[in-house]
Amino acid sequence: MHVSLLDVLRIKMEEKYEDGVKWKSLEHNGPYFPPEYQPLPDDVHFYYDGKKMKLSAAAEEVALFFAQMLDHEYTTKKVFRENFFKDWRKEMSPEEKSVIKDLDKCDFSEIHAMHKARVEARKNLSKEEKQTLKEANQKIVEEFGYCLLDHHKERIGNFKIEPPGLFRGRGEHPKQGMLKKRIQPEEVIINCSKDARIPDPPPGHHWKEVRHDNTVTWLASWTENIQGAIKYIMLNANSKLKGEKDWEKYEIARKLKSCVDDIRDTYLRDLKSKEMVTRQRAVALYFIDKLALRAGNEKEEGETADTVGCCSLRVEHITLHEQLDGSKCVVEFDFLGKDSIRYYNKVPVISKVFKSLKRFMDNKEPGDELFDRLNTSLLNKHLSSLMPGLTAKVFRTYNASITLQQQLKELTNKKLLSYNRANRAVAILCNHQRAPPKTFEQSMANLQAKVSLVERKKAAVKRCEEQLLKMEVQATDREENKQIALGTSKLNYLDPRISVAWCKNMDVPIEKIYNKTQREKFAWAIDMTEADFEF
DNA sequence: CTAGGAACTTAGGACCTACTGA
DNA sequence: TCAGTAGGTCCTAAGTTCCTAG
Repeated sequence: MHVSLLDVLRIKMEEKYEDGVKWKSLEHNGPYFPPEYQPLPDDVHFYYDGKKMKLSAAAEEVALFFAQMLDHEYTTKKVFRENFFKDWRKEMSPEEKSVIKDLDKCDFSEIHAMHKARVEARKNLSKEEKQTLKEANQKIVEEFGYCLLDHHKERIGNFKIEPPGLFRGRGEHPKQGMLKKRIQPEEVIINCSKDARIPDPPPGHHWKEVRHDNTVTWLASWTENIQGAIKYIMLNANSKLKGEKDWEKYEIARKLKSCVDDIRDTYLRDLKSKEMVTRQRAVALYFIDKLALRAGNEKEEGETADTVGCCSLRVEHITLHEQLDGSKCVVEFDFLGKDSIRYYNKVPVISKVFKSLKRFMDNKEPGDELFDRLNTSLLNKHLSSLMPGLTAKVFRTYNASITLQQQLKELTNKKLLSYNRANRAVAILCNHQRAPPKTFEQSMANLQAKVSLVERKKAAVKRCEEQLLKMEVQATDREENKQIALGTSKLNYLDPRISVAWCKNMDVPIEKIYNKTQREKFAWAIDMTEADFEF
């Protein structure tokens, strides 16, 4: 009987718990709430239209949020200011509301100066004061930062309720500047096991609900007021639960490795389909596979910044070039992706893809969807029929990891610059001998003499050279890294076992590759990986 | 099917700290 | 000794995916 990796996975998970159950027992102390608002000292004033004005606590708190951000460029943005002012007015008393009608007439400068002074003062605290502060923080971590999951003590990822403030968002976010409200215990749902001690709400308060749902991994949740999204308190990445999930993710990506050729054949064949949906799906898949684009869910207009992924690409985001820079069939991409990060790329594609794209763009406006018959759910449904567990994002994981493995193999060859040593080893093995040259003894002695003469200067030169080399490497590294964030891929896409195996093979200490946090997160991989691991 | 909700992963930026090189 | 930087941590926004109700 053939047992696939995924079957093994499923068996392993089932072994633990039946269907969807994530834990048997869960106990914790609830979330940590940010401190109450402290009103401004009496000598710090807000002015409206040049006149001193004492604000109510609620309005003052929001004014402080704005004053704190005054050095940031976005407090000058129209959308930000309008959203802020609208929300601020909601916090004002009727009297305040009747007076404060124009943000331009508001003078926050004293509040701003006070804030800057506070930041400065914090920076200038003595060593002892800083230590005291640190210990106080440590105390909070000890009390709220851990939970007991199936009787194992685990670190919680984000045990703090998000403090109130002004929403920024990324890119041209239509909701920037809106007030992100303070969360009360009455809005928080606690999740723990039935037999666990229910965490105490802050004095005088109660929880919204205490539930005992062991099919989810979160410990507490609340609904945030900007997008109406639910926020969760969950475990740290170094926890068993998260680690197993991570391992599972990479196993699915490895499974893709075994069938990616078939899948590629399939979508290349689908490019010729008479069905429009199928052709669009094939082109989208081609992009996702070749360019590691994200799936691209549709988003509600006006709720978020205008960003796209593969399925939500619009005609305006690509330009077709029959001929560009000596290549045929070039697609020029220019769009804002996740976090409003620009994706710009010129890619030669196969002619079938190129022709299909032309068709998709026929009779469309720039603002129209490129893949008008396609969405992520259709795409993922198709993918899961090709391989269980396969979704669009698996391609990113797979392509990232396989690329690392290939690159490491190539670099490895170069690194074994001791080609000559290898050659010699082979020669010894094969007994390829020769008689020592007659002049060997003398020439060696000569050399030795010269060596001791030049030694000193050489050492100096060597030091300089080493410095130079180091600087050159640094410069290259920095230049290449200018716009590249290595952390994200390391943390989310690269199967850690590739790196662990490489370290073992190359005799590189794992600390050179992973910092403490990363070692904790990837503890599962460090433990289980042999040098011969193949992704 | 479609929309919206829920749960979870992925992501960049702010801030903090330890190190380094002048 | 001190400023500047690199790297780590924290924070939470912004994605993906799955599920459910109509």
